[in-house]
Amino acid sequence: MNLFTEFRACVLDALQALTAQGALPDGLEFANVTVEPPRDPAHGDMATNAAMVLAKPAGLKPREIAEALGAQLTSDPRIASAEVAGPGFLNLRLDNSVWAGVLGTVLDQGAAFGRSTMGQGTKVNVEFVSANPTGPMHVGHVRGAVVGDALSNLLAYAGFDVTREYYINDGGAQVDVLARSAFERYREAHGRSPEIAEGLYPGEYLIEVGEALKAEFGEQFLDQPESVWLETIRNFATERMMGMIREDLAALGVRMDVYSSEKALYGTGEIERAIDRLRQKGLIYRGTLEPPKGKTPEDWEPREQTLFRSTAHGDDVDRPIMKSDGGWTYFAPDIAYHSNKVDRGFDLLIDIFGADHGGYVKRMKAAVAALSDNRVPLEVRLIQLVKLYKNGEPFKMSKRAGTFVTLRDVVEEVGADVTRFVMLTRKNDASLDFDFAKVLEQSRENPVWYVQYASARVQSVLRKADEMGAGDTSPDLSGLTHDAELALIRKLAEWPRIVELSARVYEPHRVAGYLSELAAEFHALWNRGNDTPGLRFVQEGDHATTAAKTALARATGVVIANGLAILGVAAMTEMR
RNA sequence: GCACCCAUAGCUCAGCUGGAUAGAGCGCUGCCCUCCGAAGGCAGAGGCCUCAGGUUCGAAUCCUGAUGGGUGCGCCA
Repeated sequence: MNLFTEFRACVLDALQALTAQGALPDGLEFANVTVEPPRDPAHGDMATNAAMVLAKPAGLKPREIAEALGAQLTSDPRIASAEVAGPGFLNLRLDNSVWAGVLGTVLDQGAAFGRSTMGQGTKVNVEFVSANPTGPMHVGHVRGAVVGDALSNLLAYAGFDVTREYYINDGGAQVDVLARSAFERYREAHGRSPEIAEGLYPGEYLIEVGEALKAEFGEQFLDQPESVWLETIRNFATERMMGMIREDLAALGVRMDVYSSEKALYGTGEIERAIDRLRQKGLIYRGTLEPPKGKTPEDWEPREQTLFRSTAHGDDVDRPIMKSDGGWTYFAPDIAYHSNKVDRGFDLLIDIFGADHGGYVKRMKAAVAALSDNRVPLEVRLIQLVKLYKNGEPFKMSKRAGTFVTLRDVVEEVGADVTRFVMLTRKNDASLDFDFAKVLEQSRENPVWYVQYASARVQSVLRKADEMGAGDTSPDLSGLTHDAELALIRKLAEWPRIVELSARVYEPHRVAGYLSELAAEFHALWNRGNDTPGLRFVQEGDHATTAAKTALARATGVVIANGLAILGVAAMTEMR
C-alpha cells in the first residue's frame, strides 16, 4: 500500500470528474501528474503538480485548475483541506484518521508493509561479485558484493523474480597462473623451495592448497612437466578458491542462487552457438580495426581479426572476439554467458561491475541487444572505489608489501552489519570513504549506529510498556495528533514509496538514506519527551495512552526492521 | 584523441529521474541538559548547485559546449 499512489488515483479520479463536468477539455494526458510529499512539511501532507502540468494543454490558468481540483478533492472525507500555493501547486492536508489508518496498516502488515508488486514478477538476473577464483576476496570486492546483494533483496521485495548469480572466471589464463602458483606451494609442501616467479600469485593462502595437493596426490606430480599436472591442479585449486570465496561471501551475509562457470562454456559448443547467432544477424565479420586516435600503442600493426559489429547497437568501435592464435578473446565467453542468461528467459539482466570495467559496458549492452533482438535490457551498475582510512589516516594497501586487506579482515574488524550498511550509504558511482575507527563510533556521525540505536530504543520502550502491563491494551490510534508524532507517522507512510523509487532506479543506497531520516524523526520525538513528559512513549499509569504511543514506536521498529532486512543488516534489540 | 562516470556549505556527502525558500552530519558561534528517557538537545551563521548557452510555466536535475578530476581504449579478464 503506497499512500501516494493511492492519493494520486484520487487526484486522477477528480480530474476525470472535472473532465466529465466540462471543466477540463477532453483527451488530456495525465501521465505527468504526480503526488509527492512536499519539501516543506508546512505546505501540507501531499502536493500535486496537476494544475501546472495541465494548464498549457487545457488552455487554462494553473490557479483555475487547481481551485477546481481542490474543490473536487475536498469532497473526499480523507482530505481535510486543499489549498493552492506557489506557481500552482495544490497542497493537500489529510484527515488525522488517514494517519491512524497508516499506523494500523503498518502494524497489521508487519514485515510485509512496503512490499510491492511493482516488479510484476519480472524475471531479473543480478550478476555480481564474479571475482576471479584466484584468491580470497579483498576489500575491492566487498562493495560490489553488498550492493548486488542488497539490490537483489530490494528487487525481490518490490515484486521482481530475482536470481542472484556469480560468474566464475575459470576459463582464462589467470587460472593457469593459479595452477602454477599452487604447484610451487605443492613442491614446497614436499620440502622443496618454491620458485614464485614474477607474475605468479605469491599469496600465503596458497600454502594450504599446496598441503592439500600433497595429501591428495602425494608425489605424483613432483618433477613432472606442466602438461601432466596443469589441468588437474587447476581444477583442484580453482575448487579450493571457490570454497574460500563462498565462505567469504557467507561471512558477509551474501547469498547467491547460481554459480555459473566460464569453463563450462568451452567444449560444449555454447560459445560457437552464441557467435553463430550473431553471425546470422550479419554481425560477425573479418576486418581490421583502426588504431585508437591520439594514443597509438608502440607495437601497433594492422591485423585482420574476427570482429563483432557492436557499433550496430551503439558501441564506438567493433570488438574482436577471436585472438590471432584462433582462441576466443574473453569477450566471446561473456557473449555466450549472456546469451545463456537470455535463453533462460530473464526479462532483465543486471551486471554489477567495478568502475574499471566501465569501458566494457557498451559492448556488453550491444551483445545483449543483438542476442535478444532488443527484448532484454541489460543494466550495468558500476561500483566506485572504496578508500580505506583508520582514524582519518589513509590506509595504504599493497599486494607486494603484504598489507593487503581482505574481506575477512574487514568483517572481523568491524562486523558484517556495519560493513554492509556503510557500503550502502553512498550511491554506487561515487567513491566511498571507509574509516575503520569511525564506523564503530557511537555517535550521530555514524549512520549505522544511529539507526540501530533507534531500533534498540523501540525495543526498550516496548519492554517497559509490557512491564507495566500496557502491552495487551488494544490501542486507540486516533489520539496521536501531536506534530512530532504526525511527523514520524508521515515518515513511516513514505516507506512503500521509497521501496518503489529505489527499486525503479536500482539504487539500494536510498533505503539506507531513508532509514537515517526515519531514525532522526524517531530520535527527535524521543528527545521531545525529555522536555515534554506528555510526549514520552510510556505514560506511567495510563495504559490507554501508553498503548497508542507504543504502537507508534512498534510501527517505527517494524519499518526499520523491514529496511534493514533489505540491506541485510540485523536490527539491534538493545545497546551494549 | 575518443568513450563512460563525477563536480552541490570550510569538510564528507544527500537531494524523489523537472517543482515551491537546495538539505544532513562534521566543523564553527551561542544557549540548554548534569537528567539514567544515558551514550546529548535547541538555535544560528555558512551556497553563483564548477562555468557558458539552450529546452519550459519551472532546471542542481534534461540538452549542447567548456573547465577540472577519475576510469578505460586491438589478440589481459
